[in-house]
Amino acid sequence: MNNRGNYKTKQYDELLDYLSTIEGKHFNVCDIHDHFQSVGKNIGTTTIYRQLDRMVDEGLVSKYVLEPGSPACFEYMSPDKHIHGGICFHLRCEVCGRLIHMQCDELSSISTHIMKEHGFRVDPMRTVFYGICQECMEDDVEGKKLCH
Amino acid sequence: MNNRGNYKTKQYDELLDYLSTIEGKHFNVCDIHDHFQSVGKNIGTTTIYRQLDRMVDEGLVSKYVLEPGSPACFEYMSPDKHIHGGICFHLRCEVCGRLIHMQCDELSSISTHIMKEHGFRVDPMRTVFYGICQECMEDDVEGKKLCH
DNA sequence: TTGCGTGCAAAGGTTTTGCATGGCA
DNA sequence: TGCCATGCAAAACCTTTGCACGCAA
Repeated sequence: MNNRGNYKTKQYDELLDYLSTIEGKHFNVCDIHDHFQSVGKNIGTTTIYRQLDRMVDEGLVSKYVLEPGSPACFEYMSPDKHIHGGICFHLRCEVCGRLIHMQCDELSSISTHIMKEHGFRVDPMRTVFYGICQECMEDDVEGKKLCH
Repeated sequence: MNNRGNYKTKQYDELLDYLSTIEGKHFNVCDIHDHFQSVGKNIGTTTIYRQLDRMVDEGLVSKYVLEPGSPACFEYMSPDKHIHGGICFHLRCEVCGRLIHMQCDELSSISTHIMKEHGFRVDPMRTVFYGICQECMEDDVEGKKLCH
């Protein structure tokens, strides 16, 4: 890797500045574009796609593809938290569509188990558990979709 | 649910017949379409999309969205295995792109933990762990992408 | 006969690519 | 100056929708 020609452009700086203000929140390309429009700045969506891809490579940003046709979901995490923070997975509720953080030490044992027993190195930043959240389970009165 | 007007059509039967011959394997809509073309039968892709959606609802088929722009990945599992088989998650190698089965009793404790501690009911049929498989780790000599 | 399923064509939406221009080093 | 980044327009791609026709019940 080692900086294979990554210029430090105005757009990169402004994007990173903004992302640091919404750390841990979920967003898509359109959200970013709208934000800069609303403050009178324009950054082309192509550039946003390319810069986010670059940040995904650098490990600053996580990218989640939740369903076909809908835009990819991103999340920024600062380098500090990377080192000090514990493992964080995500939960995606298939009923209400929310993407939920799940930070839990016990879950690091999952990664360890899968590494030792299945020879696979899990990347928690990209992994999403699909299912149904508590509120949607409680809302559900007819039992539809919950037990198949 | 309960059969909300689901006719038993020729296309449905032929699709299910074929799926039972590739149980446990991964495929996309294009694969199915190509298969029927190659045996002289035509099933419109629209129909394949709709029938697969139906089977996902019925729990016969799992659907995985692996990355934006690329087609969704499906897998058929017969109803018998559903009942007797243990929990099966999937691993997706981000280097070689393979989708790997991971059947393991210990993993059911993951679901239990997330249910009890996080109030979230995980659906293993839709959940994919992203990471790097053993072969790709061994192939990797430069260390790129493996430790960020 | 009623109503759903089918399949073609077209639309919808996200993401990628081509290319001329502009900015960083 | 050289090379990469930018951003507009257009393409590429998967998936969904509209609609007339056909088939299952």
